[in-house]
Amino acid sequence: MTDAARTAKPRALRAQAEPVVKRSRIQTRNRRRILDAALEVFSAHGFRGATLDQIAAEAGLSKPNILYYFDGKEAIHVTLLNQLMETWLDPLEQLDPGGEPLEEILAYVRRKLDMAQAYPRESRLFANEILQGAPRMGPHLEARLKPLVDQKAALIAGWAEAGRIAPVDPRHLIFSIWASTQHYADFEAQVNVLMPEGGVFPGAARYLETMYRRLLTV
Amino acid sequence: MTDAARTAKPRALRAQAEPVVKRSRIQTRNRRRILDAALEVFSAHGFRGATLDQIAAEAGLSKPNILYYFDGKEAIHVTLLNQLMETWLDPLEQLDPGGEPLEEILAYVRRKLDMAQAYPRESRLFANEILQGAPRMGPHLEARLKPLVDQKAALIAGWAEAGRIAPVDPRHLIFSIWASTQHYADFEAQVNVLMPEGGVFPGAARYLETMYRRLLTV
DNA sequence: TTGCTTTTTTACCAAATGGTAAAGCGACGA
DNA sequence: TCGTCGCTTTACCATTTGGTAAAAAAGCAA
Repeated sequence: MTDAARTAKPRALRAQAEPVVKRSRIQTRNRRRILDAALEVFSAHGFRGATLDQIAAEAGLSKPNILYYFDGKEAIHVTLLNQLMETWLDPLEQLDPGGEPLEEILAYVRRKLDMAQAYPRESRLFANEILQGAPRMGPHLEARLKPLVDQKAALIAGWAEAGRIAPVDPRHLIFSIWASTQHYADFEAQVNVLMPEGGVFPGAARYLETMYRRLLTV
Repeated sequence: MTDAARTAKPRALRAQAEPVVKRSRIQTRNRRRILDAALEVFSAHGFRGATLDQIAAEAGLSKPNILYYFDGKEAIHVTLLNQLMETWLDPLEQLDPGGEPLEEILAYVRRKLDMAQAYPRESRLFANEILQGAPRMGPHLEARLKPLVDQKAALIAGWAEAGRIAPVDPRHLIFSIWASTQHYADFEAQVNVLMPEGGVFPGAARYLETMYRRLLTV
């Protein structure tokens, strides 16, 4: 793993909106196993394409045992999505109003690309959910993502108005950063066909740095 | 690749690898209905998430009747994917070696964004397939997409070497164009949360034109 | 050890799903 | 009118799948 990828490590994943529950050592271990297995399977096949039997096999537990720890397939998926949302928001949250605008945005691009490299399964889980209309995440997007994007879009707009970066629509800028970084995780199967030589990320990092530098330099 | 192929006009969309079959009026009509219904359902739920019953309901036909026209669920999906591949390649095929480099690439971006707007279901069908590792499309990507991308990447690299556009990695440029345009179709559910005011495409077109112009202008 | 709680397994089940067999229907030529 | 060919429906079926009940086993405090 590269240095860059390591710096992308977000804060500890933590389920939110779940009441404080004391968990035994066994519970902690098995819940983690199940969630990890579920991430593997859901990200590869989507919600409906994944089966509890697959998750159970991957986790090394029996199906009824899995249902002892989670209330059902949907509960596993929702737990995963809730944890993911925090991880996903993190790089944008770090965009610092006090920093140098161009470098701040380039650092954000780098963090997003690092996440695509370090957490491709998470990226695909998210992509699957949004692709299908965000049936289990719509409210969450509204409540957590939208306020953050509104805030950071205003920050970027301020930088542009002050002439510290070239004028751009901040929201479309954010979309293009998400799209062009997550693409390497979400469309990995295609990227691998078109760039068979291993290690596409260093080239991607150089390209994206160039693109956003040329876009934003005044 | 021949010059003829490079400058060839977009051919009519046509399922390939299918033997020439005479089809009655009813067959033509019902096959079209089924494929349209399947596009709707597959693009919204993915392959495994879609059911024949849903497709049948959407098409206004009974399930056995659908299986009279296609050999099974998978055959419908494959037919759809094969047709889609031609549509998807078309905008890139139109990239003209004889044109003005910057304008050619900007026109390509515009065509891709127009496709995302006009054919969001097709975009999502494709995204679903790639996300899940292109299980039914891998060979097709290798055989049809890769040669085209290799050819066009060489063309763009030539433009850059000749100093007619700023230097860029052509493959990453193509990836970023795909990602940033298809994003508006594939992540529509998210975009709609973050930009509720109707009509995101005009703004997207302006943003992308600006971005790629600044990236590529010498 | 004893007795209690937590965890895991065994044996199921009902619904959903992809698919099939065969009868029914409708148009059309002889 | 009859037969035939192409299309559609009815009635099924085997598997898969999410989920449950309850017994068995494993921890664990005393």
